[in-house]
Amino acid sequence: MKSITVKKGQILQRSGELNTKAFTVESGLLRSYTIDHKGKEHIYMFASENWIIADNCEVTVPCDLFIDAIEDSIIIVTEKDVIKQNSELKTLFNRLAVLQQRIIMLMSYSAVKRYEHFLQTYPDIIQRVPQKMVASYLGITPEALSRVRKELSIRRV
Amino acid sequence: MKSITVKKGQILQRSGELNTKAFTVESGLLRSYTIDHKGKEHIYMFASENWIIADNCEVTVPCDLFIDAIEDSIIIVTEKDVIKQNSELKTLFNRLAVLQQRIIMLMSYSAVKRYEHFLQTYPDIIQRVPQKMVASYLGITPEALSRVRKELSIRRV
DNA sequence: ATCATTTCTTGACCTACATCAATGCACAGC
DNA sequence: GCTGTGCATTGATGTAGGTCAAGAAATGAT
Repeated sequence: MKSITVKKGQILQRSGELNTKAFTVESGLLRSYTIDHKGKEHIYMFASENWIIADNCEVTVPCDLFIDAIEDSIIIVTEKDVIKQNSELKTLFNRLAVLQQRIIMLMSYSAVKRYEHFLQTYPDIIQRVPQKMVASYLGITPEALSRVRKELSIRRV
Repeated sequence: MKSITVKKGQILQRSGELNTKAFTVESGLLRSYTIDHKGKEHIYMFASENWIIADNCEVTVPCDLFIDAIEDSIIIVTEKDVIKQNSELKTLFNRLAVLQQRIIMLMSYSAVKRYEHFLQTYPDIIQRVPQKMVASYLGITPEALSRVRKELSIRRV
């Protein structure tokens, strides 16, 4: 059980790195966040005493989140691969990864980008549900989605 | 292993009900969604073949989500309380519940309501982080949060 | 095939929040 | 005690996406 102390402002994990750690806060306060294409930060999560904070991404894939200390903190570092052993845990972890993606998108992507991402991620679902439900999933109105699609089809010509 | 068939449009679970079931899609397509104060639907999740869909709320608490069938479907119904036995699973489930809440809020609440919810849910965090980080968590700008707070303080007089 | 219902599109207009810029404020470092 | 640097506030203006309404197109029921 390895515990480390970190100073306010210290970065524990960077977006784009491969990462296999999870951080449990013993004292202090951490945050995880993304930085969008304009350089703006979007906080995904705060973690104070007894919270676990980690990027829910696949261990083999560069992660999306930065994690840093908002206060001087004492942190227990563990390996995320404990999860791998249990298939139920694994399923839940995948689900967390999906939700994480979704939250980041709702906070930082435009309607157009959210739709493009949906197209790529769920090409099958698109065929099977009315457009207004896709809109509802993306957090926009059917009218707005109609205009997004129009714009994309024009761009593509 | 109980499996049921449902017709397109059939509702499996209603918001406000106590609920202890999870639904695994054998064939067909389900969705979960909320209905906001204006009567507008916000889809939280689609579930096609082999996906599990459920409200991630506490078993003892009325759930937030409706679940219904978008296509005629065959569904395996299981009890959610399998989870209770394993404390790791339980932790993850709580986390899912938090993320679910967050997604619903980002899709359907105004900045004011999101802030009020944050105040209630994380009163301690508010004391410990600069306002601009709260804004970043809520998905709005620091300027917007400043105005939200101003409005609320005026209302309160 | 016909009619009813739901969905999609389009236009005109509106609003919540973003952006930009200026000013005031607080506290950390010297 | 100053002074710099980051944070909060406020005002002016911009804009993505919402709302409302009307018509077109698709889908379903008989």
